[in-house]
Amino acid sequence: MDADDIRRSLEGGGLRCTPQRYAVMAFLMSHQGHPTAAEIFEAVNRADPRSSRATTYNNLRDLVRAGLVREVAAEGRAARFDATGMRHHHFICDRCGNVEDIEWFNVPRPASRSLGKRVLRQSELILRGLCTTCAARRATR
Amino acid sequence: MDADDIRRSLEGGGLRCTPQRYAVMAFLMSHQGHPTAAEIFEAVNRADPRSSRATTYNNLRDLVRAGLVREVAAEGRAARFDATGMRHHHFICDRCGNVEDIEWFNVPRPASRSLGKRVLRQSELILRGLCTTCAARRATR
DNA sequence: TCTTAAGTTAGATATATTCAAATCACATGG
DNA sequence: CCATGTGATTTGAATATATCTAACTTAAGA
Repeated sequence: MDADDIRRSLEGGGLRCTPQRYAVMAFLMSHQGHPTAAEIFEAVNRADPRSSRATTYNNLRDLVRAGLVREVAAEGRAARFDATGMRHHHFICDRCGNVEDIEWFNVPRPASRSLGKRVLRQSELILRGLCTTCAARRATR
Repeated sequence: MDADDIRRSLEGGGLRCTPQRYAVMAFLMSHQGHPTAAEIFEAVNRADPRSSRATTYNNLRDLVRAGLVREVAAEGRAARFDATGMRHHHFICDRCGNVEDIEWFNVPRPASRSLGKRVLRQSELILRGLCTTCAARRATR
């Protein structure tokens, strides 16, 4: 994951390697977790070539379209992104909204009949319910 | 799904049966699809007892917390809700952002070790890739 | 009926995303 | 080499979405 790797991934995805786009990609490749667009914007702009909020959104959209970054599902309100290969599922608490990682296990593919001509790239399980804290609180009332 | 059913579900969830809350619940129980908060607000207010935007949001949050309604994952930007039992998975196109339903099939439960004391209520698979239209467009370029 | 915690409201504010116009990078022809 | 056309990229401003505040109202049990 050095500079040339990033440049090559971008070009492989049909995207120019601009300073703003490079910065977004570099940030995502070097961070665990699921930063929101706002967090990425802020982190990237702590470094030098200041980029606008809109550019950050545009670049995230382009990176997702190119398949270089994945948008992770439904973490509260704001979209969240991830470029590290680390797979996991997500547990979302109905009560407090917190999102927690659940260790990866394989999930079955849908029948190819229901998939049709769609191209499947990723799948992820969203589990919903009560987190440990909220489950405890509920039990004591 | 008559009036008393709705009243009873609300009370079962520890929620008062107010006209505004009843209207939200009734709307969700009688509609397929995944309306956004804004759509629910509008639909409910086409009928009589006009309810404010804030109330709609409050009620949706309370209904989700009570487990009577589920918030479905990552359908574009705005949060979307569903109270009909109809289960399905979701396919989200990385390119155009469209969300499509995939017919339901069972997914495995996570190991109870990784679930810990969390209470699991629902699970849903999020599939990502290219929809039929975008896959075709990509192939011809 | 009375009490009161739960619920509702308009408006203000915060947060998230998109748009139209300006700018820039690159290829091509002079 | 430089001018020019073209499409990609960036940007500030506008829009869309969500939440909060603080005053007010109401459902439901005693």
